[in-house]
Amino acid sequence: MQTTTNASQSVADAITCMIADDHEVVREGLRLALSRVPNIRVVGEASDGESAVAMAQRRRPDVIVMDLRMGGIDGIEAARQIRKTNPACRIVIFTGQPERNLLTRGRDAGCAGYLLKEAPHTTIIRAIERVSGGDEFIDPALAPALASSEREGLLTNREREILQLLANGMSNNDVATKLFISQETVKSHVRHILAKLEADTRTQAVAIALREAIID
Amino acid sequence: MQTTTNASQSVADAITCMIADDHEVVREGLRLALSRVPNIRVVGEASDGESAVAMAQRRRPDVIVMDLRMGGIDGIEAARQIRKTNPACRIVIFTGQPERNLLTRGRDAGCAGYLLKEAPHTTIIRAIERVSGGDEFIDPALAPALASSEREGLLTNREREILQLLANGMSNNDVATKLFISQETVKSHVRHILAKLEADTRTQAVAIALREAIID
DNA sequence: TCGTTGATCCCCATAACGGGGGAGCGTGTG
DNA sequence: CACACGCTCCCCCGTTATGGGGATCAACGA
Repeated sequence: MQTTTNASQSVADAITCMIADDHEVVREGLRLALSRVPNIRVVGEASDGESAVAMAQRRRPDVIVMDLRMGGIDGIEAARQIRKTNPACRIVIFTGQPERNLLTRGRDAGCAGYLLKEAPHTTIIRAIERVSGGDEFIDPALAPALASSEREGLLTNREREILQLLANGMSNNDVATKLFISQETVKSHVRHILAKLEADTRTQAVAIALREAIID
Repeated sequence: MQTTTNASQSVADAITCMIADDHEVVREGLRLALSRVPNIRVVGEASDGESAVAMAQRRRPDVIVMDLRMGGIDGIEAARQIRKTNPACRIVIFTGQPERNLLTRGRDAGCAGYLLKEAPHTTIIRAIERVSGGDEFIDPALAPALASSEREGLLTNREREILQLLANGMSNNDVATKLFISQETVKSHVRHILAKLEADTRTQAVAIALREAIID
């Protein structure tokens, strides 16, 4: 399965790997799985975004396996910060459920791999080896979610912003006041939103956007 | 930390424990954690609801640590089926994020404990020991979510039904036609929904209901 | 039995929404 | 430079939603 050596001890040119996940059992399971692979060496574990960033800068691992949901700054933001100071570091998103929103944000943050937590160990190990070699690795089960995320660019920023306000119970007039624009402008935006989301009412548009994680 | 023995081998009166989770790394991490506790013995692992039910009936563990989200039938339904044929079996819900809906359904299914995956090992072990002794155990971080789930009975069935239709883009008139009632009745229901959810608009009501999983 | 609650229906008013058209203005891209 | 696109604003119109005030009736439980 691995490409080098037969040793049981750490290898000089091993892939250094960091784990960032707020679930202790996940970290432990992952470390155990990786410890069986001779050419992968786990050099650190973090349980939240801040410490992941700090640790990554000190230990400069080749690869980080990173959960998206963590306390403090989330995995995406942590990835962004890490790649800003250390572009050579390859980050593998390790997520429980495929969520369009987070995945595309992960891609934008410069992540190299996408794994589901239900992935078998062999897949996880392969992903680490592949991204450390410069490739991307996308969990087969995750590919469709990434593909169908064209929804991301469907609405403009302004439209998303307005839709978010509608979801918070604001009327056209409320939105207009808040954004310092005319009510007519808001109505215009809303018409576009309805057309793009193929919704009959603003209420349905909000429901669609919430379900597809276009807004929160 | 544990109450009995100093042995490194399994103990005769050990708590038998089963793990049901679709994430291999979680199962592995959990098994590793529990293997360090002398009076807990892991007697099986399942990766989906069906096999969890089948395995529970064959091996009759004292305690099952069960993820809510699994392929096939989910953890709740698995718990229900297991407790139907084996009421002595104590089930600990083991979930990533606290979700009102699933937690209350878990309680209804007769589960005895509620853990977050980010719980430290000591908490997990304590939970297993406590529920095997007949107590309930609720992760402190989870208690507020369970308490605030009064939202469950807040809306009547009819109100929930109507709110669901609103989320699908129907107008008052559409709803009235579909449900064979007067539009005035729908308006009356909507007024009540807005009041109960403390929403200013139907759109906000739908957003709230979606976020709190009152509707889908 | 009486009170409560859910579901149904009705009246009124004002406010908000949905849909159609057009148009100007800045930005950025080919 | 021309063109597309996002954002802004305006007009028109009819429909729908919101927020009060009522009311009736059946079912359920104290």
